[in-house]
Amino acid sequence: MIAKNRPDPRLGLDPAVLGFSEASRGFYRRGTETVARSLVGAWIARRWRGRWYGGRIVETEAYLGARDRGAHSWAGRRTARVEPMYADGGHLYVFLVYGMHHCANVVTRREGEPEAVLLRAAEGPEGAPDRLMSGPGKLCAALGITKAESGLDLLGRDAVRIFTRRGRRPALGVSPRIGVDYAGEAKSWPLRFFDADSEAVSRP
DNA sequence: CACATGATCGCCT
DNA sequence: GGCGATCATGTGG
Repeated sequence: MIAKNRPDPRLGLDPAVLGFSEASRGFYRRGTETVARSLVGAWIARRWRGRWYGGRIVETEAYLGARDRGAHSWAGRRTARVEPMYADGGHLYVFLVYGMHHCANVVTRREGEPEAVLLRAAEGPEGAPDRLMSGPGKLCAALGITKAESGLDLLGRDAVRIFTRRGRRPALGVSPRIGVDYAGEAKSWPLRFFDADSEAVSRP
């Protein structure tokens, strides 16, 4: 039996090889929409048993805290599950949906400002299946990210990190968010961002 | 291709 | 007690 938090071996690659370097605290403390845009093209990496696994992020969604009916922190909701959203920018918030899939978020802004960016899709290194991470649940499954990783500091010595790279930025597509039909006005807010040229973007 | 459905359970009401 | 920041599979046109 394969451990649930074991990354897919086909995603093994050290991001330094590709010229990526670790994002700073300041990167995450910016406005949530800005961070969501900047994360398209960044590298999400998982350290497991001394090796790196990861992929290039191709789709994100911004969740704007208390004023956003689509966010778990809507109207200031603050429960044990959502608590990591209230941490300083650069922490990880992971939750379980539909009783079986995990979703990973990058917390933005400052401590006490519960906003975050959902990582919806990524493409793996050369040789990995095209659509292995083409959705938030699949991304977590492939990297072995579960609730056990919720609350981790992306800048600490913890096992999940994000790397960025200078240079050409992907052409961005923008749309309303997926799966928030219940969110009233916020349902139509254009807060989903994706690499317009990637095959690994989710298709609902 | 466009729906429709079942799986499965923690979280919030 | 209801339902969700999802996914894979099945049906029918």
